[in-house]
Amino acid sequence: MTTIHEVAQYAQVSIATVSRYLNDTAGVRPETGRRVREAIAALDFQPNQIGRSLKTASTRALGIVIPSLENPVFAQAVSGFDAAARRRGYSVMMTTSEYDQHREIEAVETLLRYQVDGLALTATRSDAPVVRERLAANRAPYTLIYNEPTPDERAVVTVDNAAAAAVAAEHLVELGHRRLAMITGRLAESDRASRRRDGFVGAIARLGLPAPQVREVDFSARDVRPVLEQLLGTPATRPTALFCSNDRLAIAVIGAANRMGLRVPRDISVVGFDGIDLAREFVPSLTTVVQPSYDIGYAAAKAMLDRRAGQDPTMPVILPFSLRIGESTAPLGQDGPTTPRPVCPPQSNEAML
Amino acid sequence: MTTIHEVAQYAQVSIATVSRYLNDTAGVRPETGRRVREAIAALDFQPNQIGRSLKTASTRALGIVIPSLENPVFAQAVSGFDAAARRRGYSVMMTTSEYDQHREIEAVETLLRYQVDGLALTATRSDAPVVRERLAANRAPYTLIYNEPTPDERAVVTVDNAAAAAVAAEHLVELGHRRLAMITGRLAESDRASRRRDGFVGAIARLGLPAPQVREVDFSARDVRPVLEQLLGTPATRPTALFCSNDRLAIAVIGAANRMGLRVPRDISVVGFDGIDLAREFVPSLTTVVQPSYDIGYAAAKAMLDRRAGQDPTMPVILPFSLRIGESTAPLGQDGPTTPRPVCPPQSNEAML
DNA sequence: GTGAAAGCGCTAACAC
DNA sequence: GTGTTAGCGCTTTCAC
Repeated sequence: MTTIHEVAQYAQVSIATVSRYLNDTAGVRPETGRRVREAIAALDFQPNQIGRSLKTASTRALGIVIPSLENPVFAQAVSGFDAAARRRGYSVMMTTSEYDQHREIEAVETLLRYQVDGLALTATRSDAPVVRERLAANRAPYTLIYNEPTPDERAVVTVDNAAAAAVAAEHLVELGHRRLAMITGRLAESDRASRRRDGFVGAIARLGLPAPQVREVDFSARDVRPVLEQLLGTPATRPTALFCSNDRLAIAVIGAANRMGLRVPRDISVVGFDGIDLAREFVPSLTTVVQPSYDIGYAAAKAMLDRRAGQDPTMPVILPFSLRIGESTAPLGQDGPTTPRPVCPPQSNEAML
Repeated sequence: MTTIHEVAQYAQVSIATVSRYLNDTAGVRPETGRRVREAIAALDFQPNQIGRSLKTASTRALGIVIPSLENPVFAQAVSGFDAAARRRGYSVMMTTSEYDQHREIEAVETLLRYQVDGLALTATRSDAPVVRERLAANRAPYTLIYNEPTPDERAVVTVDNAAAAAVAAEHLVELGHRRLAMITGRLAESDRASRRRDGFVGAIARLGLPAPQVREVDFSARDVRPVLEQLLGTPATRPTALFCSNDRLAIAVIGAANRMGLRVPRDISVVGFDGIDLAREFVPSLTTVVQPSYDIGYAAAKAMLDRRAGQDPTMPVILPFSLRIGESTAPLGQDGPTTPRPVCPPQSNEAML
């Protein structure tokens, strides 16, 4: 590896001058600059960021810990995070926690050992104290993403999950549905899911309708069919519309319904949550609450970088969601759009709230 | 930040002893070890990886550059890469090139500046010399992932794209289709797509059938409808089956077909490439050539880490693909599985080749 | 078994 | 405008 020392030697200057040239601090005489430039080119020199980091106590790297990359929601968030970091000349270290609390702590500690200048994290539950202590004790700014803001927590970028779930409920009720139900991932493992449940149940109560049944399924459940059969088993209490705590679940539910001989939305309406891209292309296209995942990642990186620059005090950032109306919901007793479907792009259905 | 120095002071030992304790090199007397352990706990000390890296010339970090995280294929590869790295105590730095050659080079240079101990990259085209030079000039091992092996390139983890595309062609022909076509992303921007085209066209030629039409679409094409209309416009030459160079495209194509009033597979069969998870849940579920994306990422990290350990010389790693038969393909003139669909899990249709 | 000291590659005072 | 030098946090000889 070529070092700054060799460059200095080749260019017949001191290493300080090379450093000044590289960082554009203090004036380097044009002629000297040229010699340094030639030396760098000749030796194919790239400054060692490790040496630089040790001295400056800044790695110009940001860390991000998410539950999983297999969920497009988080992949998109990382995408936005990377874009925002890159824009300001930062790099990103990333790892996944696999929805495991131990792994989550371990991941945070690892990234902190690498001296990242900021750290974004989707905690299993934002009220779990362990991780937050680790984070708070550290010099680096951190931001919780997707997590529910807690009263004492000011560093968080998310959407209002309760309000968003309420909108899903209202949409279904407007379509005439009265018996609703929710299928959700494990509530204990996700404060987001809990809040969505609360918002959904609360909205239905406010509308004076009977409380919805809520069914938890394992997050990785490949087969939601048993849950669905149980839910739809009793004709008297059979729901006519389902709210799913995320899009993957909603898609799995529609698939299972199909295999059970049910048609969506004719026999049952389904609403998802997340707004993943592919859900648009589904048949039927999914009605879903869209959260701006790319923006969440982007805002998290931006917030931490701004904070470093000492701009303003930390505040929770609550990003807007929207309801994207697709073909998986229809008025009670109707079969939704007929085939062939409308030609208009589904985007135009998007309603900003 | 607490340093090793403070720990040493607190424990009344030298920093060398603390270092020995941390790295478990040389024997530290149990009693001394206890004091150090207490000091570490009391001060909440975490070793600074930057200092460590500078001294040892190893960051214990791996880098990965992929075109985009929005494509589940690459997200899964990163997931596997992260898992393999983590297993051996390595961390990962990640960034995306957004299918841009300049950005690709920049990304590689950035990660190299961070002194990553290995670098995985999906190059736009593996035969583009620029990046490979950069990589070859460096001390760190690298691996191309997804890219087509070139004669002189030994560090690559991928599948046999040509053979895989041929299997797609054979599947369609077996079903009785004779007029085939392919819709692909920009060939100039992806050596994978080029190879798949070659494999598809070649297989059809070998089978003695008329050459398929091949249409390129922009990678980000939200609307493939015009292409589809053009392709299906002439009844005499109208293909009865389509091969798409990736699953997202295939899904978009099925969506567009639906909106045009066509039914898949009744009116036209569609085969994808990639094997993304959600494609299973689609209605109709997608017939697709599955590449083991997680394994590709995993193998890439593992290969570089093994190589560091000086095990064996670099060899191209060609991972097996498989054809997953879904509901989007059917015998010519038939409407595929009837509704309701079979109850058996789609996994059981998977044929290992 | 433990300590003293050199030095990894770089930046930033401080001299001149 | 440029050189000299100290030192960031750590590991690793080399002594003892």
